[in-house]
Amino acid sequence: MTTAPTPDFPSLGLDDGLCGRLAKRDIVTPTPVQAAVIPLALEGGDLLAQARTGSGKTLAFLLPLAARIDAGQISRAWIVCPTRELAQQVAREAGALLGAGAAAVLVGGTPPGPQIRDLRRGVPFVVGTPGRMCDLLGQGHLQPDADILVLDEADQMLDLGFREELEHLVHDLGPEVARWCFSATFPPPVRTAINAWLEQPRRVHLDVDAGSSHVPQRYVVVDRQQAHGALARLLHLLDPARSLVFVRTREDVELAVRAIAADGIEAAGISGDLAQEARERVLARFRSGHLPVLVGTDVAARGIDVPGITHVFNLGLPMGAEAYTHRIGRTARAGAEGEAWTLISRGERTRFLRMVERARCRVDESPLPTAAALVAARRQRLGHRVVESLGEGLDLPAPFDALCDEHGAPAVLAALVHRLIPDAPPEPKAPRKSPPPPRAKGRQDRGQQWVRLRLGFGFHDGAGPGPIVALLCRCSQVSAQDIGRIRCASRHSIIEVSPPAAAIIIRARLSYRGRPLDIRSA
DNA sequence: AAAAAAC
Repeated sequence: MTTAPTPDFPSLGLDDGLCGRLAKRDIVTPTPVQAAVIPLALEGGDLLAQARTGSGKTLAFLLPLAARIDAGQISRAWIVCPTRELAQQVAREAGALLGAGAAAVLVGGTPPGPQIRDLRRGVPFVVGTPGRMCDLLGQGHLQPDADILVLDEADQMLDLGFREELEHLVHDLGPEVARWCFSATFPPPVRTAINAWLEQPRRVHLDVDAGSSHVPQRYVVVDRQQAHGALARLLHLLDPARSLVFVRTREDVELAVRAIAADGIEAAGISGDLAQEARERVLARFRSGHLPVLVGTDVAARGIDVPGITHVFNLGLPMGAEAYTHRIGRTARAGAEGEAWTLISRGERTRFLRMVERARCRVDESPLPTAAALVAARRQRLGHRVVESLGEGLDLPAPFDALCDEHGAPAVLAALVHRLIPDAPPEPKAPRKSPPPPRAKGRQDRGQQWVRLRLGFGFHDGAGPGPIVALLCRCSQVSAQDIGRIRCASRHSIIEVSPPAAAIIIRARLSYRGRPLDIRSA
């Protein structure tokens, strides 16, 4: 068996200028799909490429396009994507290769004026979603003059929901336009359509048999009513740096965000329900690392590249094997570490296992971690944090300094951590058969007497109640059940808590970063 | 049956 030498970009046929710009961004070694696609793409003709999620497909088509535009072989390429955010991401990448103004982004949800101006200026890359592209094409603002049409996530673009608009674009471009199809998945029915749609395409198939098995995958069988609680427990236990939670419907996004936030974890949602501006803001917050948990529909399932996602969760069964593959492919990208967890009910188990098999993946069943395991993990983490923040001096304030002299600092710290994170309540038995338990959404306010507390501080930027709940849970023996409605404002917030919790919170004299927090009854 | 995608 011979091993081919590891290629570099110049040896694939890319010009020096382009390779230099790549090297400046520390991109020097092509990924396997780039090494396979680039030489074929430089020759011309139709192209069909299938490779794993996170394996570098975007650059595999952008680089040869950029090279051929640089060389004057072609003047324009269109790239069509299934979501607006993906189109924007691809356009950013194109801009990084050919300069900031190289791409016009034609997507809905935003005024068309600037997009039309970009087109008048004349851009080598037109990146967009089908609706707005057809719109501008019909109005005469977009000229059907592309030499190459790229379908990113091609199996979805050629599926029912997009097919019609796509055919419209292709019709106007004419039969001579080259067609390039890229995706990690090509399910059999779509494959037939694509074979008919492409003319003697050059084909690249990589790692197809391995599916997305490079992502460690587990699933947990949990009662439907307890799914939100189970997810929150996993989030607390696994303590992900950044995680992406997938749900089926737009409505589920809101429910899951509220349930997670009520458990003291900051989370926000993204779905087609949001205004485009809000969608982009949430995604930007997630990208920048300011938002630890993003909950989304399948709008976030394909193509989105956010480095540093350590965990993907599926809350309930995904729509199909392709959805599963693309969702879990948001983690463990470009050689990074990451794992996927799927929470399903007992009745969904068989369908899930069939789906995973169709996706050519391997999953292991995992029991739901016990509350005791969760408490142990949190105590350990808090212990580390306390030791870290106190440093070598262990400069504890009174009365702990005296206690340390008497018992030793480690014992005092252990006792403190133990007090801050109380023992877990006993595990609830199997759910009652009748009457049916109330739906696990939000809190039950009925019959509960709340005390209103005025907090002399607030959280803005749409962060929601998560940080406040987290702060209270962390700093006192108050659980999420003790906390009712929370109204956040940038200057001060009002929270409702149970009477015993109110007493604890006021007595605790909480502080944040060394500054006492102003908390009084309202 | 859901989500995405144009006003």
